[in-house]
Amino acid sequence: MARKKAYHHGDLKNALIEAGADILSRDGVSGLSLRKVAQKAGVSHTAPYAHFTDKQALIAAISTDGFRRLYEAIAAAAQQYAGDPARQLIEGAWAYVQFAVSDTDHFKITLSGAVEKEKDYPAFVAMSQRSFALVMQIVEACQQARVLKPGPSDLIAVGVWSLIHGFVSLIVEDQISHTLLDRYSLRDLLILTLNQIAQVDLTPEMFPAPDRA
Amino acid sequence: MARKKAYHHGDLKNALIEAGADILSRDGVSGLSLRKVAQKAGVSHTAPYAHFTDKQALIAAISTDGFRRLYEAIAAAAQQYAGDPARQLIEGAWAYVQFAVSDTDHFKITLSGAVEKEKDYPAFVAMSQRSFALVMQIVEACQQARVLKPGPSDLIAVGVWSLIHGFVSLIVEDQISHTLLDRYSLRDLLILTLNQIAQVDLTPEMFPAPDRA
DNA sequence: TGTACATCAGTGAACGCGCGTTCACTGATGTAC
DNA sequence: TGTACATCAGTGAACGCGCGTTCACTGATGTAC
Repeated sequence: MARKKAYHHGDLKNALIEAGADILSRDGVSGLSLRKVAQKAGVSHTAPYAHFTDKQALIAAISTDGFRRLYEAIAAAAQQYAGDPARQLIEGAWAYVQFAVSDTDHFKITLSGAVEKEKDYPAFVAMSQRSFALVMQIVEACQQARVLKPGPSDLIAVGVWSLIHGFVSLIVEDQISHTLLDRYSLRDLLILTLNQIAQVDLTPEMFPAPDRA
Repeated sequence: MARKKAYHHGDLKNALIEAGADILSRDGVSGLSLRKVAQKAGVSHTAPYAHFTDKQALIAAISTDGFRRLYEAIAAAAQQYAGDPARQLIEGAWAYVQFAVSDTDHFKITLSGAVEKEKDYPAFVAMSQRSFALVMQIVEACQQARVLKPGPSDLIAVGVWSLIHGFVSLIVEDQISHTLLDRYSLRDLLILTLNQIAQVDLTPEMFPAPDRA
């Protein structure tokens, strides 16, 4: 809406990135092709070359956009629960889960190495670092609140991110035992998993705080 | 060696699975094709159809083999350190890391959903469950030794596996900050990460116990 | 304001390629008598 | 032991397809005077 119409199409570059996300949700990672993305955006299949040097560059842009969405979802959760580090941890992780579950193939292309030479795509690397910095920020708040162990916050952040990323990946790959998924809701299972790395009991957070009369 | 030569080729089915692993290590997941696998095994590109109904079935077999290798590496570690649950945890996790780092694309195809309809490949599902059962076994031993928190062992196992799987995935995708990788060896970083979920200090394990004089 | 020109986003034909899959076949092995 | 037949693993030509990329082009927009 806010974007000014440019030459012919308007902002084709971003339209292609959005079309890429659409294709991913419809046809998956293996169904993502330059030609389909162009068609989805309503241009000829060679038009993307005016904005991306090759397919890899388009994939890198789509992946960077995936990281941006993930970052923004976590940041929104962190902002909403500012001052409550335990809740920031839970809701940030929950945002991660939701992104992966609802945009599975966008999540996969972003975090499963479709970008082959990361170094060539500084915007992608920047988004990745920005996300890790956000995780570290939440982790530091949790450490101060004694929700997480003391220690170098980047090290603790690697543990926290590994736990969440592993959980989400296993969910997405359908590797979590169904007897567990029958027993717990996905959200409760996430909280019970986070609880294993926490220094305090997080399980009360499984239930929304009741209104005080 | 032990396998009896069959009709023409001999055990082509397994030869194709091994050839698949070779192709993965050379050309990666995106470079894996039926035709290359057949060529690598020294047969015409239609020969695989005598053993696999289609490409998906071959990929499922290669993935199942990947799970088998992973299982066996962890099982070997568990057996070597029988009676020392903390060490079983560390060395089992280390075996996981080593498999992923040395056979990256075999690891990826196995655990990053190349098998689209798992249900259609019961051998794959069986290997997956067998691996999870092994993790649970180690987790239970750790719980009895108070190395891990008490609680339902399948739930704790999900946490442990998530932590390890996430760590390994992030390493493989080059998402772990290089300042951390400069500070610690991969093995020490793994142990420091496991340490966050453990109820005892695992860090002494980072250094081989010195001989007592 | 009007004309001439430069820019450059987007077009469409064409390319060569590797792919998965089919099909009629070949030829080595195993089995029946 | 020898012949006739059945089995079936592996062959090779052929198919149609979607792909990434190139290239000469068109035509709308922006700029100079």
